[in-house]
Amino acid sequence: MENLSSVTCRHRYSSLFLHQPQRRYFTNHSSACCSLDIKHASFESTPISKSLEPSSSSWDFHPLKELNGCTNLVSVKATHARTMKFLNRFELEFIAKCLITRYLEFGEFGYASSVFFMGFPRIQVSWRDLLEEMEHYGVEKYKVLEEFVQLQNKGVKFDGVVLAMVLRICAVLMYRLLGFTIHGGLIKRGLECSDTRVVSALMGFYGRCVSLDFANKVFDEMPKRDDLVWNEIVMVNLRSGNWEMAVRFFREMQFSGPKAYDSTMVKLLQVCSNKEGFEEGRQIHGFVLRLGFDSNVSICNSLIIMYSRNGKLESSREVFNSMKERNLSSWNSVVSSSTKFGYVDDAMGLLDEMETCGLKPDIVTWNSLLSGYASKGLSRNAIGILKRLQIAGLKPNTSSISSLLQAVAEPGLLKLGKAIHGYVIRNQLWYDVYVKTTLVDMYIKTDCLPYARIVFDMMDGKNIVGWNSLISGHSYAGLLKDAEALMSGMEKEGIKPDAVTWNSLVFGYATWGKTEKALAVIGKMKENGVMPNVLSWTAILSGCSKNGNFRNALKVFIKMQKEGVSPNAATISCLLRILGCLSLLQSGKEVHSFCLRNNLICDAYVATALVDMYAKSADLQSATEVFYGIKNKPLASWNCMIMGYAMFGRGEEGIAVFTAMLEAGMEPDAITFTSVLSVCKNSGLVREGWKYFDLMSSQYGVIPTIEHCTCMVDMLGRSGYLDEAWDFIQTMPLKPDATIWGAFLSSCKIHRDLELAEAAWKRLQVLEPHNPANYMMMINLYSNENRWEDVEHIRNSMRVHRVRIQALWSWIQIDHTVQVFYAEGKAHPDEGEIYFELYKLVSEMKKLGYVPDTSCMHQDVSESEKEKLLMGHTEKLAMTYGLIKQKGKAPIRVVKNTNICSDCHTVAKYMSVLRNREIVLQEGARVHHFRNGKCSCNDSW
DNA sequence: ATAGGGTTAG
Repeated sequence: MENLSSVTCRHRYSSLFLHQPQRRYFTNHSSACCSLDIKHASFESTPISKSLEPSSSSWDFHPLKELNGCTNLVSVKATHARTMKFLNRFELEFIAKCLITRYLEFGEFGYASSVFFMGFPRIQVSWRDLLEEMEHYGVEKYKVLEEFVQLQNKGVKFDGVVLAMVLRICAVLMYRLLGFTIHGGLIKRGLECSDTRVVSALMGFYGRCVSLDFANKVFDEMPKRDDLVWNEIVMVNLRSGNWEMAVRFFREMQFSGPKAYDSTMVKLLQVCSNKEGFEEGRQIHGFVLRLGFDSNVSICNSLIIMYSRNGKLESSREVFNSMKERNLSSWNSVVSSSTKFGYVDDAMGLLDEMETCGLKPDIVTWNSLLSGYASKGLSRNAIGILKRLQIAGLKPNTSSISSLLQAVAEPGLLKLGKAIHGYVIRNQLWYDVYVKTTLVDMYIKTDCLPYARIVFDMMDGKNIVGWNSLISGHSYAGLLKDAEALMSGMEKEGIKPDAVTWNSLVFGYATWGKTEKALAVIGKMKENGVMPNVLSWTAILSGCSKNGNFRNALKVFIKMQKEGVSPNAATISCLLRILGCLSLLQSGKEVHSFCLRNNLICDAYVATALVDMYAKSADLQSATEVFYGIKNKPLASWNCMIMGYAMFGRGEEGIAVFTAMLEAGMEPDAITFTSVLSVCKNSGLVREGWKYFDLMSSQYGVIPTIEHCTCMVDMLGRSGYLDEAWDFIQTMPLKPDATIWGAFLSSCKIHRDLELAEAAWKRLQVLEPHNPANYMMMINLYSNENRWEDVEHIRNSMRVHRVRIQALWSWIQIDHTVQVFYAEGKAHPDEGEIYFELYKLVSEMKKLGYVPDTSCMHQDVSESEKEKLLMGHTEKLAMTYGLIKQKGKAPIRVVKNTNICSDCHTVAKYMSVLRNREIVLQEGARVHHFRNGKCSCNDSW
């Protein structure tokens, strides 16, 4: 055995040197010998080349053909030997490549690497190609270096160009010591500046393994610089991430004359794709056009990607459209940029175009489309793409699976998610870290926390993304203690929480109403050197708004701005919701103008939130204007618009919007029907209400929710069909909850039906014993009948349940301040002035026939006392204040936190006549618009 | 050239 191996070993090298004058190649190294002039090196200096005179037999020999035909190692070796006799410099590169490939195929790394080292100095072969070839056969770069060292130890002397190549490998593998040794040898032999290939390799090595400054110094000291050296110094700077310096060298190069390589341009554009480099990138685009590089496909592809990464979809499309020649990469780039911007439909169009051009989409194309659908949550379309790629004979890879898992990550699709998990296992895709983390996240998002945990525990090398998925899942579910525990577990494993970890916690605390805790997490972030970003603040804003903590939310928003964090579309959407809930129209308008200035108006969420804000702030005109300005109206914007008409009780218009929406091809969802039924409810359109309630499930497949039922009960009850409402409650498919009975009770209150009211009250005492509104309605009902004992009984019951009387307030925004009028407690500083004006108004009103309506007063006091209390209603004060303070013609807008009484309604009508002013009075989800003594609700509410 | 975790309206 030993014998054999030693034979093989000897054989390995001897056969390679068989017909070659090895000494000449490797020892006798004058700089002339290793100069760039290959023709001389390979022909004149070798005796064999003398025999390369065309002979009849040599013309019949086709080394490449023969090599490719070899079926065993012996024949490869034989051909190798024959090849050396018939060296033809034009074919040498290919022969060398082919030889290496064939040797590698037979596992003969030694032969292959020797060809590799031997072939190079004399041919313009791309060393990178060959290294890739070797890598393809599993030969690692370090083995190439090992071979090199072995050859060197045997006394082989390499010329500068081979050494340059080895230096490049040293740079990639960070073999600093070997690199230094090689450099030392080069200096000793005076080869340091012998060849620009040596110089550029040195720059590359120093740039990567020592410092960029050192590489730049080598460049500065280099006496002669050709294209190669210039391109190299740009590349070295690019690789080190100093793109500014790279651009500077690139500019200098333009003035000095050398020509940029395509690859340099491509890399330069790639690096300039980052935000900071974008301006430079644009200028390089100018160079590209001037230098005629725009005919180069790869460069144009890089331009497409650069524009796409910087949010310039149109420019990227322009580059694409201007290309005369396109390859698969070009199409893939433009498809990916379309999907990235959310235009998956456009991308699908491109796919068709691509196929008509005769280009077959590859896995990358399909994956781009998959990810486009996945990020939009369009699981069906994503699965459609999966089918198409499979029909095309392709197999989904880890990237496809990641996107698919993202697409099915919603509670209803757990089965699909599990099926994909099965596919992962069957096809051994578990090794991929993206697959693992998206699996964890899929189980989190399908509310399958235990599964997520199991999958996560199975992961080896748990990464921060997996941890964060778990933490966010627990946070989201309100399991904040578990989330905190997971975070400390993660820290124990040596992984530092990042902004995402923290934001998940901020979001969890904020969503579950713990604003203080959420703010504390923000503080903790800062302590740990992680800066809270716009998402952290938006999370708190969203939490506050979900919990009705609107005024706190505004404080948070101001704090955020003080900390120098500027809002994005999501923040603004949240803020608009808050402003809408507070009916702060003035502030809402300011935010609207902010959106216009900052180009946020195109965002679908922002536009919808604006419609919603205007509707909630009772400015239907502005809501309509924004709504009709939206180009591709999302479903939610239609829903908001319909809801806006519902609030104003403008039934016909609301239904017209709904009809227009259907005509526009939109599919109504559950919320659409809540809005439509609200329209019917608030406009007394009982017949239409029934119609849409039936159509909802029969034609549109929307299953009625408790909200829809509440609308129906409210609609029937308010319109006086109390018995029908009662029957509806008895027969409805869902269990009636407190909102149902509350709506019913409120109808009983309007129609003074004590018997049915008591029936509702019986249930509400169980279902909702802490809601003061129910108690107030009962007090109202009993006091109307003068049943003061019962009133006292209810009041007692409130004490027992520790239910406080609802705080009542109204407010009005004048300029930038909000004036709040409370029913109890702090009096308004201008109270005297307000009452003076109010009584003046009342005396004028009385001349026109106004009689105070004290029916809403539930106190057992004298009539004159009742009237006095009546005049103190907060909405009256707020309206009067508006009439005094608000200049101009704009309507007076007052918001009240609870229902208004009939007397205030009447007073508002008189006010609108006497002061010739429109008044908009908002009570929760309903708006009264008073003009010339009439109200938009036609007195039915 | 494609893939993973945190925020947004009704």
